[in-house]
Amino acid sequence: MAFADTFKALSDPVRREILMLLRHGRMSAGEIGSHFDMTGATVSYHLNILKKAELIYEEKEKNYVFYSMNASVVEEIMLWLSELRGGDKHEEQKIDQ
Amino acid sequence: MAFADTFKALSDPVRREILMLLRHGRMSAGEIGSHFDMTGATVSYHLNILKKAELIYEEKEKNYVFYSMNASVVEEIMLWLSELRGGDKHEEQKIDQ
DNA sequence: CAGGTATTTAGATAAATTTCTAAATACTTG
DNA sequence: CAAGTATTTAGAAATTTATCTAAATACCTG
Repeated sequence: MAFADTFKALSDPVRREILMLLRHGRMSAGEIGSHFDMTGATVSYHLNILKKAELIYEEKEKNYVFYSMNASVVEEIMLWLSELRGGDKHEEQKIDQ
Repeated sequence: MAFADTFKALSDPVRREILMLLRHGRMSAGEIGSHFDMTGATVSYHLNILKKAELIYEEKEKNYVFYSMNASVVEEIMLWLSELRGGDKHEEQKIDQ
């Protein structure tokens, strides 16, 4: 999916919290949901947005779906922000003063 | 304004493009608007969102309003993304393999 | 296969977002 | 001060987003 979808996906606090939950490893849809005060259907909706943005991926096992973070897309966003902040990403370290 | 507003502000393509325009220096509201196919009122709406997110600031001069980027808030977002990607921001450089 | 658990899909609704037009501000300059 | 230029504000409309309930899938296990 497109770059723009990644930003859109990151714009919601629930989705950012989901990513934070996945920081240290995969988690089933149900376990992710148990961290929020909303229905499983709504959590599934958010997971789908993160998945389409390729910020997470899923692995089906038994009757569970496990989700994991995809760090490489996070890198892309950081790259865009680097460009914004300082111009070229290969720029020399900027010395203050 | 809050951190969450920054992500929200970055989620719109028009606003990201405005930031890119401001990368190399300030620009008046009118000049920013001339880069888009939308009314000045709509551009003003987007500028306001960026301003509330503290991604830009304004300087009024004569009957112009000049906008500039605020790089420090971009840094904050990058920090959040670093945490997401790798855990602690002071983590050692990760060696592949 | 029947019943149970986990998750997603569909459809509806409320709220938020983006955009426009028209009007209002604000400042400048003759 | 009057007229002009630049920008913002207000109000309305269209679209998108986030959420719920209910139903559908999917898979597992006795």
